[in-house]
Amino acid sequence: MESDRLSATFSALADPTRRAILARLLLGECSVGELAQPFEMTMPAVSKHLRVLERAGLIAQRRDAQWRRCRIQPGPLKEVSDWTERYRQVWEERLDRLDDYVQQLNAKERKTHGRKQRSK
Amino acid sequence: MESDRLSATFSALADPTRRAILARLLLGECSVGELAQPFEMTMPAVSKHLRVLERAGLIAQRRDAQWRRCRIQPGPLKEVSDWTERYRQVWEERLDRLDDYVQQLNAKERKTHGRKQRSK
DNA sequence: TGGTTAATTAACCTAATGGTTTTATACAAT
DNA sequence: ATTGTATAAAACCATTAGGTTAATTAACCA
Repeated sequence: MESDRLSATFSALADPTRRAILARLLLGECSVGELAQPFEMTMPAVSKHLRVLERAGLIAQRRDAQWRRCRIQPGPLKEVSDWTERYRQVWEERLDRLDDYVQQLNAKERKTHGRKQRSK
Repeated sequence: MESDRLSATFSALADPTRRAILARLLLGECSVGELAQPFEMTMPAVSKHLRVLERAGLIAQRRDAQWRRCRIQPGPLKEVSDWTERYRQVWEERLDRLDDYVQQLNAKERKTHGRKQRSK
């Protein structure tokens, strides 16, 4: 099992069913039965998915009469966002470099026009 | 195996070794041996982690003489960022509601001062 | 008190993950 | 040509993940 929280979070998010559950919970609190309804799997399977989300801190449950209402929890989502932010430079920088590369190509084209190009 | 790309990405990120590798690659391109050096595991294990990152599109490898240089790739990181953004409201809204709650408590405190409080 | 509804837990199965050791490949250096 | 170095692939193993069915718990209803 995942030792650290961020691993548990990413692991929980690495399943389309669980991401769909989170998307549903974005619309508001919801019972387990309502959450299960769109899926072609048994209740225990959904229940297990909820346990995974809960253990990662992505959702919380409360009892309401015979139902368990689930709601989304902010903490781990924020942590994912923060982690990802540290890589923002990767995709922004990359686009810059693509610009540079295009400009280099253009410059080279002007200088070496008609000369043999270094292959690959 | 993960059907969709986002699942493959989250799954690849759900391991501290692989996240450490990405963090290292943030500093620049790097050979497999250099990547492996900080870890207490065999080269084939690291090689497998690289395969997981590569299949998710998070890194790319190129041959350079006897080495394989790895570099980080922007696409999937951007996708994670975009996915996460749709949940930003969750943690911002939540903080707002915490504000509301605190204000409610204060209001109540003024009104019911000296009365019996609901336990817990 | 007994039955129904909502959900979880237990027990089980199969496939995937993360590691190992051993074998193979590709290039460099001599 | 041979040896060394960098890395991957194959075969294997233990654990985890995601599903199932069957049994259990908890609350409401009558």
